[in-house]
Amino acid sequence: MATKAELTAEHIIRTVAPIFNKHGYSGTSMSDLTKATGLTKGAIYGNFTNKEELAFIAFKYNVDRVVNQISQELSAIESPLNQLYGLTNFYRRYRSYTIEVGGCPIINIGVDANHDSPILLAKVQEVISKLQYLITKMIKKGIEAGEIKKDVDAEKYGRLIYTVIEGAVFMTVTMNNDSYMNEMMNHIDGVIKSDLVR
Amino acid sequence: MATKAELTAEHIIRTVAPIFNKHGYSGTSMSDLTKATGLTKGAIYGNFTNKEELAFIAFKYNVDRVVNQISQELSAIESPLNQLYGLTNFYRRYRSYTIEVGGCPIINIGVDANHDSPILLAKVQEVISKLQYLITKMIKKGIEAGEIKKDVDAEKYGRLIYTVIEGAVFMTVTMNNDSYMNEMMNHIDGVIKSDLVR
DNA sequence: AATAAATAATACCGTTCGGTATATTTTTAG
DNA sequence: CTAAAAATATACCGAACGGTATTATTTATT
Repeated sequence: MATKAELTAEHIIRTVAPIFNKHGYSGTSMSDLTKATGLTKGAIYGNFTNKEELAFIAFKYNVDRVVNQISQELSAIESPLNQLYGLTNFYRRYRSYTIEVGGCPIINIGVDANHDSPILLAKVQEVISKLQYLITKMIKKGIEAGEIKKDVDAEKYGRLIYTVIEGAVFMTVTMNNDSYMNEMMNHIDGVIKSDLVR
Repeated sequence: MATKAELTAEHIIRTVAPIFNKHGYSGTSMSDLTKATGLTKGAIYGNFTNKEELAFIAFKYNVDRVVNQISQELSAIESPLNQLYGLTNFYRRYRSYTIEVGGCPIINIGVDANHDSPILLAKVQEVISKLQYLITKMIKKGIEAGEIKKDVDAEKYGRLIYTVIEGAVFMTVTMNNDSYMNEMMNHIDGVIKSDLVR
C-alpha cells in the first residue's frame, strides 16, 4: 500500500508540474507551490530536498505523461508505416492535450534551462534523443517489413520528422493557431509518402 | 549630437539585451544588470521606467539586429528565388551569429513570455508574422518573375518554410548540434525545388 | 493504549527582489 | 566662470525569496 508520504509527494508533483512548465524555474517561487498544493514549506521540503530537485522531477513527470500517451496510442498499431501516420495524428491533437499542463515540456524546459541549468538541459536532450529514436526505429521496422524503401536513411528522417514536429509545436503554441500544426503534419505525411514509401 | 543620457541608454540596452535573452524576464535581476553595465540602479531607472520596459526594448533590439542582417543580406540578391536560397543560407549561419547574444530571441522570448507577459508575447507574434510575410512576399515576387509556379499557395509555403526554420533553430540550439540546421535547410531547399520551382 | 517513527506546520534565518527618494556629480547654457 | 539643469550614485524601503531548525501532529508498531 501507498504510504502517506508517497501520496503527498505525488500530490505535490502533480500540482507543481504544470506550474514549472508554464513559468519556468526562476518564474516559479516556493510560495507559488505552497499556495497551489495547499501545503506548507515544511511538507514540501520534507518530501524533496530543494527547489531544483522538484523542478527536475516535475519535468520528468510532464514528459512521461506525453511519452506514455504516445507509446500507448502507437502500441495499438501494428504496421510501422501506420505508426508513423499515427504519430502525426497524435501531434495534431497535441496542443489540446498539453494545454492543461502549460504546453510542451520539451520546448518550455529546453529553452528555460538552456543558459541556466546544465543538468536539466541534459535531461531534455536525453528525452529528445529518445523520441527521435522512436521515429528512427519505426522507419527501420518499416524497411524490414517492406513498407519503406530499403535505401532510406532512417536516422536522417528521424531527425527531420522530429525537427518539423518541434517547429510545428512552437509555432502553433506561440501563434495560438492550430492550423500550423495541421499543415505541418500534412507536410510530414507528404514527405513519408514521397520519400519513404516504396 | 547625442546627449549623454542617450549614450547611456544605448549602452544599457546593448549590455542588457543578451542577458534578458539568455535568462528570461524573471531569470534576470536588476542587480544582474547593474553588475553587467557597471552602472547603478539610479542610472538605469533614470533612463527606463521599469524592468518590464527594459525587457521589451531589449527584445526589440535583439530582433532588429537579426531582421536587419537578413534584410541587408537579401537586398544584395535580385532574383526572388535566389533570395529564398539566400534565406536558408543565412540560417545556416544563424547559430554562430546569435550565439553571442544568447540564441534566437524569437524562440527564447516566445517561450518565456507565453504564460507570463501578454504584451511581450504579442510583440513576438508580430515579429513572427513579419518574417513569415517576408517569405510569402518572396514567393509572390517569384511567381510574378516567372521563377515560381503560378498556382503555388504563397501564404501556405511562407508558413511552412518559417515553421521548419523555427524547428531547426530550436533543435540545433537545444541539442548543441549544427547538423540539424544544415539538414533542415537542405530540406527546405529541396521543397523549394520540388514544389515551388516551375 | 502506549510508544516510536514518520510527516507536516510554524516561525524564522539571511539574502535578494524591484523600486524610490535624496544627495552628489557631471553636463549644458548663459 | 557660474548657475541651472540633467544625469548618476547612494542609501534605503517593504516585500518576497529559498531554505532550515524546531515544534506539533499524525500514523504505524507493539
